Amino acid sequence: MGPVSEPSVPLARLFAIGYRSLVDGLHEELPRRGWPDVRPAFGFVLLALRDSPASLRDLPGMLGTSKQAVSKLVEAMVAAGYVERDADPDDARAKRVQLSDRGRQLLAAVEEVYAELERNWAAALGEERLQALRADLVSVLSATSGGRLPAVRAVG
Amino acid sequence: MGPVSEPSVPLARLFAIGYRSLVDGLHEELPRRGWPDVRPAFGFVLLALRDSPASLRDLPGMLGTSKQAVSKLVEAMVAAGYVERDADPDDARAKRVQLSDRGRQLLAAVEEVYAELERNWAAALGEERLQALRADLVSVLSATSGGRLPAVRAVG
DNA sequence: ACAGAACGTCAAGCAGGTTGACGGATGCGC
DNA sequence: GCGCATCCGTCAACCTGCTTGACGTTCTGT
Repeated sequence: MGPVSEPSVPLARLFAIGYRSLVDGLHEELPRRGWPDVRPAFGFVLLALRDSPASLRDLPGMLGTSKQAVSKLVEAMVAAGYVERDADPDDARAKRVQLSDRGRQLLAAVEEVYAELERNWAAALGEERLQALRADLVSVLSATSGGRLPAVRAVG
Repeated sequence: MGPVSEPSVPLARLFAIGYRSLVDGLHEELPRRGWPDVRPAFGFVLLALRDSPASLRDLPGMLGTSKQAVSKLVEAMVAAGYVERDADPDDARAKRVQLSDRGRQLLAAVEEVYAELERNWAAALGEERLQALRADLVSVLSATSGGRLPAVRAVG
C-alpha cells in the first residue's frame, strides 16, 4: 500500500450521505401518505417515546440535546398533535410526555417507510450483508461509547 | 445476540450516531492541534476542493446545497484563510475557489484525525470488518443513487 | 444586436441548536 | 418544621446552516 496512493472515503462522509439518503427518502414519502407537516427532528422524539412515556427531563439525555431545545421541539410536536404533555401527578415541577394516537400512527408510518427503503438497500447489497452492516454498526458504536448505543448527539 | 423479535435499530439512527461520533471527535481534537476556528461545515468544502480548484457554481452540486449557502460558507472560509477566491479569467461572472496553503495543512490535519478515529473503530470491530463496512456502504450508496456517490449535506 | 440564460450576491426568514437567567416546586440537613 | 441548595421547565437572546426570491452583471445563441 502506498502511503497516500488512494485515500479511502471518510466514514463520516459515508454516514452523512446515508443519513441524508434515508431521511430525505422518508420525508419525500410521508406527505404522499397523508403526513404533510412532519419535521425531520420529530423522528427522534417518536423513537424515544416509542416504548413508554417519559418525563421531559429524560429526553435531553436520550436525544443528546439541551433541555431548552427539547422543550421547543416538544412544544412544536404538541401543537402538531403528535405528542401529549401533561402534569406529573407526583412532582408539580415535572411534565410527562407521551405519544398521542396520531403520533403512534405516524410512528407506524415512519417505520413502514424505513422498512421499504431498507428493502431497497437489501436488494442492492444483499440481505445478509445489510444485516451484517447493521450489526457491525451497532457493535462498533456501542463499543466506542461505553457498551451502550449513545445518544444521537453527544450531550454537551 | 440481540433479541430477534425486537425491531432492528433504524439505519438512519445508526448513521446519525456514527456521523456525530466522528465529527465530534474531529472537532474536539482540532483545537488541541492548533486549529481553533474550524466550523463543522468547512470539512465538506475541504474535501470537495481536495483534488482540484473549482468554480463556485460547481460546489452546490458537490455539496448538495444551494448556491447561496455555498456563497456564504465560502465567504467564511475565505475570511478564516482556508480558501482563496479569485476571478475566473475566462468568465467575468464566475469565481474560482481553491484551497490556500493553510487550507491544505488543515485538510491534512483533518485526514490524520479521521485516520486515528477510524483506527479506534478498527480496534473495536476488526480491520477486516471495518473495511467491509466501508466497502458495503460505498456500494449500496452508489447503487441506490445511480452508480456514483451522491452529494452530501452537513447533518445538523 | 438583443433576448434569455447563467453566475454570484443581497435580503428575509425558518429550523434547530446554544447559553444564561429565572420562578415555582422539591427535599434534605438541621 | 424551616431554610436553602437543587431540580424542572420555560423565556430570551443569539448563532449556524439552510431555504426561497430578487437582483445586477456577464455571457451566449440566434
